Amino acid sequence: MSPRPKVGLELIEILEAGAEIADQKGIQDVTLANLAKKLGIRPPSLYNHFDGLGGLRKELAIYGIERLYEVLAPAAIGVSGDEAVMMISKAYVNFVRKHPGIYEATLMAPDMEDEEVQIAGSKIVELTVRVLQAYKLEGDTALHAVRGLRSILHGFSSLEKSGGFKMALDLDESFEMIIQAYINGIRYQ
Amino acid sequence: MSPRPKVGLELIEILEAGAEIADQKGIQDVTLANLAKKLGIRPPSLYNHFDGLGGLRKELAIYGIERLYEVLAPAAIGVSGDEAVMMISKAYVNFVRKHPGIYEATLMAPDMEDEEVQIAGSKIVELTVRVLQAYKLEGDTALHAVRGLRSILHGFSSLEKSGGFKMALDLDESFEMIIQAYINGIRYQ
DNA sequence: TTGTTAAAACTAATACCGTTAGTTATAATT
DNA sequence: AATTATAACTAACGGTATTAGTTTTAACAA
Repeated sequence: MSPRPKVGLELIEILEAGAEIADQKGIQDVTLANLAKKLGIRPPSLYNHFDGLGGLRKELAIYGIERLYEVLAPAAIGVSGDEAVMMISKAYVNFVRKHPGIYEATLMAPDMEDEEVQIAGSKIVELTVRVLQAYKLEGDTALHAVRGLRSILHGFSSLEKSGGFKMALDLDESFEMIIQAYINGIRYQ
Repeated sequence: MSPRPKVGLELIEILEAGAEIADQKGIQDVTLANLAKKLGIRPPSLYNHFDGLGGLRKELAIYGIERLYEVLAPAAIGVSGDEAVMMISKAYVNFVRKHPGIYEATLMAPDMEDEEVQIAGSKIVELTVRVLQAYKLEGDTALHAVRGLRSILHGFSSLEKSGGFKMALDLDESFEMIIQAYINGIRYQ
């Protein structure tokens, strides 16, 4: 009633292999064929672990969101206010710089409304809400502010990743200035 | 020395057909097979107009950036300062809401460093620079500020499009508050 | 008017992908 | 030692982009 396979792959190993392909060669190279080759099995065998390519994308999205959360959470420890916002913001862009493929996978779930995906994402939202509580925003303002920070972080990261910022201008300087401007704007909302 | 084909498709017609597929069924349905079917020709015939799927993506990206610029440019006419920033910002998100597929195509060029793609995008950057000149930002600050506004616009739009904002909270209210906060933050930079 | 030429269509074939169906081997439990 | 559930496998199908080679079309030149 509790069997064992020839190879006995665990889902986490598969996701780590997929994440490695994504970071090294880009998310478009995360195919069932490439993944199976890396794992030393045949493509159809992967269907024992998830429901096809769509299923893989969903699992990989959750995996990526959790990895991102693990980086963000410690960044906000022991600091508060502007400093806390700046710390998690820098942690966010550094994660995308280090793991562009995993971050891309984060946004490639077939259905972002999926409950498991939402649950993983809500942890990041809640973390951001806590960090922004220092500004004592009233009512829905705090939630709007969270959306704003997420927009900046995601927008900056993905534009940087895809080469959207062409000009010879220091990216870290841009980022710090942008975050600081947004913080200042929120405080006097 | 100047021939004519049976059908005589022009590149612009092909791109419009591709844009229609992208907006109606999603960018993943913009395949050479679907595009050829819609145009009433065979897939290999498309190679007479662009260099394969990669070439189509590049052309479609430029097409999309130009359509976006055409919407942004008039939005900033006759207004200045905060109002101008708010106008082009709203024009941006409304474009993405109306043409999600075309906007997605904007970011799917195989090489964002490509000169033609860069030229198309630089027009939007220059437009934004002009709008932000009202704030008399000194030195590189203006360029950093442009990056910030682009980050917000792109981040908000793509998160909204992909269902990243789950909570039952008015999206337009969020957007206006975010832009206003950023503007305020920039002014007192 | 006729012949040439270049563009843009076509057919045929290949390789790769995801997917399904059905089968086999493994290893823990009974 | 027999059972059983898991996870591997092979084989086959349909869809995809792509290449090679061919044919049709229509403008230009003679």
